[in-house]
Amino acid sequence: MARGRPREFDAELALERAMELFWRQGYEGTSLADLTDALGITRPSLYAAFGNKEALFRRVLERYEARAGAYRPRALSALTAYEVARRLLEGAAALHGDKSNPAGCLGVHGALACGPESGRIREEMISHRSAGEQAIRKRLRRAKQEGDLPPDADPAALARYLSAVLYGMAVLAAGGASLRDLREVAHTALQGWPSSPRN
Amino acid sequence: MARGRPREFDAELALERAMELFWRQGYEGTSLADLTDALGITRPSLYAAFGNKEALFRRVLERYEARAGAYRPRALSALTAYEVARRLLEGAAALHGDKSNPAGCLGVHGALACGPESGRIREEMISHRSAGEQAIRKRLRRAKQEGDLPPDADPAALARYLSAVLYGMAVLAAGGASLRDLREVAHTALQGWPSSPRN
DNA sequence: CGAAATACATACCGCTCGGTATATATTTTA
DNA sequence: TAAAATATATACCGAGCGGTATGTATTTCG
Repeated sequence: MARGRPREFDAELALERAMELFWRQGYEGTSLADLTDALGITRPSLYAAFGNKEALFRRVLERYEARAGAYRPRALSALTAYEVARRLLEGAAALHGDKSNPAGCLGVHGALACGPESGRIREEMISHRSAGEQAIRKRLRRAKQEGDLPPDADPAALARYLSAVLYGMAVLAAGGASLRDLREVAHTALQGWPSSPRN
Repeated sequence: MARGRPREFDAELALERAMELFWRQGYEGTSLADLTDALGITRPSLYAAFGNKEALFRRVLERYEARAGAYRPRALSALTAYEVARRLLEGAAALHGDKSNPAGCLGVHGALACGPESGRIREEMISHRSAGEQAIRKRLRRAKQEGDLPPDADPAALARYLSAVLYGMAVLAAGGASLRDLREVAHTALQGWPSSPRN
C-alpha cells in the first residue's frame, strides 16, 4: 500500500487532458497555468506527480505515440509494401481527419520551431520523427528483399517520401483540412506508389 | 525631404535580420529582446519603424514570400503540369537544402501551433498556405483543360498533394535533412506524377 | 497512540514577456 | 533662429512565465 496521503486526482485523466492541450497548442504555446486549469490541480501537485513541464511533455508524447500513433506499428506489420504505405497514409488521414482530435500532429508541431529554451524538446521531437522514418525504412528494406518492391526501388528514399507526405498531411490538418481532403492526399500518393496493390 | 531626425539604421537590413530570426525560431519563439539585439536597435525605434511584433512579422513574411518563395510563381509559369510540379518540388528542395538558410519553412513552422495570444498570426499563416495551394490548383486546372493532365486527373487533389509534399519537405528540413535527402523526396514524388515529362 | 510519509493549498520567487512614457538629440521648414 | 517633426536613449509598466518554499491535511506504519 502506498504510504502517505493519497492523491485526489486521476493521473491518467490528467495526462489525457495535458495531451489534448499540448496537441492543440504545442509545447511552448501551453503554459503551466493552462495545464493546472485544465487538469484541475494545483501547481505543486503537478510538479510532485510529473516532475516539470518538460517531463510532463515527455509523458504526454509517450501517450500520444501509444494511442494516436498506434496506426503506425500496425501499418508496418502489413504483409506487403503497398499495404504498409496504404495503412500509413490512410491511418494518418483518419487520425488527423477526426475532428474530435485537436488539429495537426503533436509530433510535428509540438516543437517544430521555438525559442532556445525549448531546444531540448525540439531536438527530442526531431529524433522521434527520425526514428519513425527509420522504422518505415527498415520495413521497406525487407519488402525489397522479399521482392515486394521493384529491384530499382530505393527503400530509404521511399521511407523519407512517405514520412514527408505524412508530415504534410499533418500541416494540412493544422490548417483545417477535412477527412475527405486528407484521404484524397493519401489516395494521390498511393497512385504513384511503385508496387501494385496485389503484390 | 523627410523632416525630423533621420533614422540611424538600415530598415532593409533590419528586416533581413528579423526574417532570419523568425525563420529560425518562429513567431512565438522570437522575443522582442532577440529582435532588438539582432537588429542593433532599441525597442522604441523598432516600434516607431514597424508598429509592433505582429506587424513586423507580417513585413517579414512578405519579404520571405518575395525572396525565399520566389520559386513558386516561377514554377507556376512553366509550360507543362509536370514541369510545374518538378520546379515546385526541386525549388523547395533547393531552398530548404541550402544550409545558409535557417532550417525549415517560415510559412509552415512560423506559427503552426501556438498559444491563444498568437492565434491571429496562426490564422493568417493558414490562409497564406491555402492561397499557395489555390494557386497551384488553378494552374493544374488550366493544365487539364489544355490536355496536359489525363482526363481522370483531379487538379484539386493533385494541388493538395503537392502542397503536402512541400510541407513535408519543410518538416524534414527542420529536422536537419540535407539537400540530397530533399531532392530524393522530390524525385520520388515526381515518379508518381500522372503526366509524363515530355507532355 | 505517535511518527513518518505523502499530498494539498497559498503565497511567493526571480525573470521575461510585449509594449510605452518621458526626456533628449537631430533634422527640416518657416 | 525658432518651431515643428522625427529618432533615439533610458527607464519603466503590468502581466505572465516556469518553478518553489512553507504550512497544513490526510494517510499508513510501528
